[in-house]
Amino acid sequence: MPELPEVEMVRRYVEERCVGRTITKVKILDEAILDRLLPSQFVSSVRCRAVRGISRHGKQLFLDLASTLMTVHLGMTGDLIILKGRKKLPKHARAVFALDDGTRLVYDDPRKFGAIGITSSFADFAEEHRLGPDALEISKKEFILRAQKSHRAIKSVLLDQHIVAGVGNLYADESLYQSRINPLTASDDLSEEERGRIWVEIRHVLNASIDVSTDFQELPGSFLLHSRVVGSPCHRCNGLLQSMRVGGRTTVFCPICQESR
DNA sequence: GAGTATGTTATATG
DNA sequence: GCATATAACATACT
Repeated sequence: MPELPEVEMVRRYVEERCVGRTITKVKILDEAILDRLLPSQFVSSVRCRAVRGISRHGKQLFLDLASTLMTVHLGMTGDLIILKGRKKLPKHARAVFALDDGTRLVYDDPRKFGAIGITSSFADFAEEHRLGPDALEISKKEFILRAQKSHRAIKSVLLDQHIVAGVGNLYADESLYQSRINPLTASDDLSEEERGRIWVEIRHVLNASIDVSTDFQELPGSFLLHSRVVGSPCHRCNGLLQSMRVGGRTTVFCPICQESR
């Protein structure tokens, strides 16, 4: 499911349906998704609490339960869905929160890479996980500065949540494609102009995806995400899209307009 | 069966 | 200790 735009869609979905509701019952179906705490500890800190709001930082969600924050990370395959009435749970439901309007908020996650937990404040959580600034909040100046501090491939830098939070594999590729920069370029070898261009494209790409509710088919053909298929023609030149491994992740790019150096 | 998957982090290495 | 690279986690799908 989730990079920043997908997580933002989930945030809006939950905000619309759960804010103002009270959690009446909690059922943990698989305690492996709890972030270093026992089901009993978790349940006692969220049960009977009203949901005051939901915020997002990078790919991380925070449900404001007044005296505590419930943290939700969707991992690779996590999702939050609201069930009305007696509908049956999805196959990989890991936690169920009954709400006072009769609906149920369900955390579903086949691969169980996600995590649910509690924290006292966003600052504590960000500190503990050393999260960088949110990709849509970070200033151009700050991004340029942070990206200059690493000698790693720029692709790996974009994926590093400690540097900037929210960009994942697909949007990193898209941002570099739009910037016409080779993913292997050492981050500190990029000019200030190039790093600035990447900052612009990250915002452009994330916002464009949110604008189409992360339906890639709705993105213009000039987006890699519209048809991210190796061997298909680059929208800008005669090149054919290629893939390679960067930092252990599959990376799709155009070898012509994202020439290496 | 092999390979791959929108993520994070513990562990290894230099 | 630091920066970086890689393995591991669990499941589904091609």
